Parts: sequence; structure tokens; C-alpha cells
Amino acid sequence: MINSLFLNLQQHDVLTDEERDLLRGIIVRERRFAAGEDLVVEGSRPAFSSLLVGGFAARYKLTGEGTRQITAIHIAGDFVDLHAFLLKTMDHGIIALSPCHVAFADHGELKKITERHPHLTRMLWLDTLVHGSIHRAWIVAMGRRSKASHLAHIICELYVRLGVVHRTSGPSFHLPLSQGEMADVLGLSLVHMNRVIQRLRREGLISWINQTITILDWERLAEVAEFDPTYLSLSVEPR
Amino acid sequence: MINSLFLNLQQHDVLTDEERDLLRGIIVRERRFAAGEDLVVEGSRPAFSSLLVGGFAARYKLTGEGTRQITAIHIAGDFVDLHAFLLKTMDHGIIALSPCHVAFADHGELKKITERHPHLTRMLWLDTLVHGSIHRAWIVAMGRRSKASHLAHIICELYVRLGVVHRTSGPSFHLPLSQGEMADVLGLSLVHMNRVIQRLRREGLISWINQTITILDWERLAEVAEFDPTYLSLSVEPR
DNA sequence: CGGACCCTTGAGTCAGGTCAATGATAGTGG
DNA sequence: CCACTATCATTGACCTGACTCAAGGGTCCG
Repeated sequence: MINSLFLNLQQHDVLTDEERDLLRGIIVRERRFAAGEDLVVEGSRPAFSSLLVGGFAARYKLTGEGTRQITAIHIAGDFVDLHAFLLKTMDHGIIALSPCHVAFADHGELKKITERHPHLTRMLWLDTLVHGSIHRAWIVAMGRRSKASHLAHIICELYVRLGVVHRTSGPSFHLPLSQGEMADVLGLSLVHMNRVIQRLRREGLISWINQTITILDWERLAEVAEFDPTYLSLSVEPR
Repeated sequence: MINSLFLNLQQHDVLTDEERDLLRGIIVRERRFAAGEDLVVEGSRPAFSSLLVGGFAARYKLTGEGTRQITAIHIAGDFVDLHAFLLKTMDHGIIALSPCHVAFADHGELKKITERHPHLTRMLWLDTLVHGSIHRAWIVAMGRRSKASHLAHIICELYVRLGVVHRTSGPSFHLPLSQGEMADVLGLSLVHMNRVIQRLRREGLISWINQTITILDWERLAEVAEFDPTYLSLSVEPR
């Protein structure tokens, strides 16, 4: 059930069979969520961390004016709120962008892992660090790239991350976000989001129909995005 | 020498005397950097992590067009690139914004801590998670707040973080960033940055002269920023 | 005294926002 | 099966926040 998590962690270092078993052991419950449901509510103090088994979810924060900013997109294999294990209080919510299948990891069991299994602890720590790297890449894209470049960067990133967990088919992948939701990722208005998407289409970089994105020209897309996957730490080495 | 780190960590949970000694023990070297020098170079694979003892530093990334985006501001007591301990390769640079005093923690010694001292390990992990929370707060500010609100948010955040390590005096604090550097934080042009600053001044929220920011009206500044310090996890509880 | 940085201000331009309207598609209840 | 509603994608017209270019002034330092 949590094979995608293994695929994720294995991109960074070798996982032993014992470590796999330990990870299986921390899952105490599972649940399915409908699209639009909150997996985790802002301000709550969860006793479990959510591991996304299938589907797409987003961290988000609402502003006083009622606008929304999505701060991360999560895919199968992501330990969505492993943070809460140590941060305790959620400073943002997590919403299902599609129907989601979630496994819950008990914080007490996670603590036991940190007491007895240092390498696995470092692997989990690393997983949260990679998500920090992704945040930084997003900040750069938001602050200093054109909106077209920003969108291209997000598409490149999703393609690589989904590839790791075998959720791409050739140059295509399923992405169940509406343009309005994607606008909340880029910090744009819905109208302008639409125009940016059309520009990438017109330039022959992508197609995006029926919740399916196809990368028509990876070279040029990555160039527009200035995409450099270093920040995803996709190399197996001792951690 | 690393008392500021202790002040930082103590905001989240109790540190034992033994843990303090362990932290002192991982410092193998120290060095001073001039303003403008790189503490850590993008693409390098450091064998040490830099603990900022005094001064201000910034993580940054340069784009192909030669613009710069600052993704984090670091102050005394910050474990600037603890990430590198597990991420291995730096995907961004770190520059001294003022003269900086840096202590270097050996990655081998850090690894030993993770092997033998689970609580201290969790505290260090937590420290990196808090910086992840700060990243998310920045993403929200960049995407969905006005530039004036964004600047107000950064000032509130710096005031609180500097207060933790006793670097404020009353409503004031020292901030050795030029307006051009601050523009690289907000993702703005220098000219517009200047206009945004003047607006906060004109509205009587802050004064900012001689590298010193004074908060003239905390209530209204925090309101403009929609500042809620939850994301800094400033509560002592078992972690 | 001349650079080297900063900060400040004005003028013109453009990216991106708001408001508004039109279709297309899918699900719901009768 | 059909009217009804909701959600999305798309397009046009107009407005404003932010950028660029350009120039002037302050301060510190060699």
C-alpha cells in the first residue's frame, strides 16, 4: 500500500527490508477522501501524519480577503504532513484536489523510529528537507520568473516527481487541477492563468486537455522554466 | 558562542545541559566573513554546516537573466545550512548581508548525534521544519498579498525572530539590508521597493533609517500583514 | 575631490487584475 | 428524456500595480 513512499525514499538512499517493515508498521489506519474535502484542518493538532497513497492534495492558506494560496502540491507517495509530528500545530490546511486515498502514521510510532532507527530517521528528515527545497524553488519562480516560466517550472517538477512514483505515461500525466486551482498555485487570477496556459499551448510546449498534461517539447519547456532538478535530490547516496 | 542557537531551540522545547554540551561539541571551526562574501557556494557539497553566530545572511538563487531571488533571511542563532547535512548538494548559495561570524558543525558529528541522541535529533529536525514553515508563509505573501502587506509581514517576522535571540531594542531592530537587497526578497524592482517602503512610512507604521527599523504601530502593522506567529512554533512542548 | 553606493522622484509602458459575457459539459431532480 | 444548475474554459474591454529608463542628490571613503 505504501509502495509509492518506498519509491520516493529510494531515490535518495537504499532502504533495507527492515526499514520497509518498520514503515509499514507505523500505519495504523487508512481512509478515502472525496475531492474538496480537507485532509487536515488549519489550526488542528493531529496525532497522525497523512501519507498520500493515491490522488492529489494541496497545502493551502486562506487570506483575510478570501483568496487562497496553494503552497505545495502533493502526489502519491508524499508524506503530506510529516511536519506535524514535530511542529504539532498545523499552520495551514490540506485539501484533497481529487479523490484521495490516505494512510495514517501514528506519531507515537514515528517517535519510536527516531529512538531506535537513526538511518530511517534521517531518511524521513530528508523527505521533509526535499519539500523545503521545493518551497525554495517555488519562491524563486514566484519572485523572479515570468508567469509562463513559472508554470513551465511547475509542470517540469510535477513530471519528474510523478515519474518517480510511476504516475506518468510517456510524455503525459494526469493532473486533476482546474485552471482556477492552478491560479491559486501561481498566485494569479483565473483569467490570466488561462491566458498563460494558452501561451504555452500556442508555443507548442504542452497540451493540456481532460486533466491530462502532455509535454510536447521537453527541451524547450525545461529551457523556458530554467528547470534544474538538483533541488529534488534524486541521487542515491549515503544519508 | 552558540548561545543564540540555544535561545532558538529553547523556544520549542527544553534543552538539557547534556544536549547543550553535545551541540558545543559539534563545532569544529569558526570564521568571519565580510559583507558580500558567499558563506556557501551553489552547487558545492559542504562537509560542514554553518551556524550563524552573528550578522545577517541570505539564501539566494540567481536566474538566467541575472536577477536574484532571496529565499530566506538568516539571523544570529540560525543553523543556516543544516539542510546540507542530508541534502548533500547545495541547490542555492548563501551570502553574508553584513559581516558575519560563523561556526562550522561537522557533518560526521551531526551524524553521531542522530545515532545516539534522538531528542536532540528531533530538535534539529524541528529547526529545519520551522524554516520550511517560514518558506510557506513567504509563498503566501508573494502570491496573495499586496506588496505593502508582504513587506509588513517580513518586518513582523524579523521582529519576532530577532526578539527570540535578544537582537531587538524596544520596538527597533538593526537590519543591514539595502533597499535593493530587500527588493530581491520581495521579488520587486528597486524603484518599486522604495515606493512600498515609503508607503509604510507615510502611514506611520514604521520608520527605517540608518539600517534601523522601528515599528511605530505594531497593531496596525500586524493587521496590514495579517501576521499570525503560529507558523514559528514558539511554544515549549515535548517534541 | 572623485568614485561608489545608496535613496528618491518623474515619465512612459506593460503585465496582470477586474468586470462581464458566452459556451461547453456534466450532474440532478422530475 | 428534459429542464435546471453548477462548474469550467474562454474571450473582450478596460484599469492599475509594477517595471524600465532616466536623472538628481546624499553620504562615506580613499
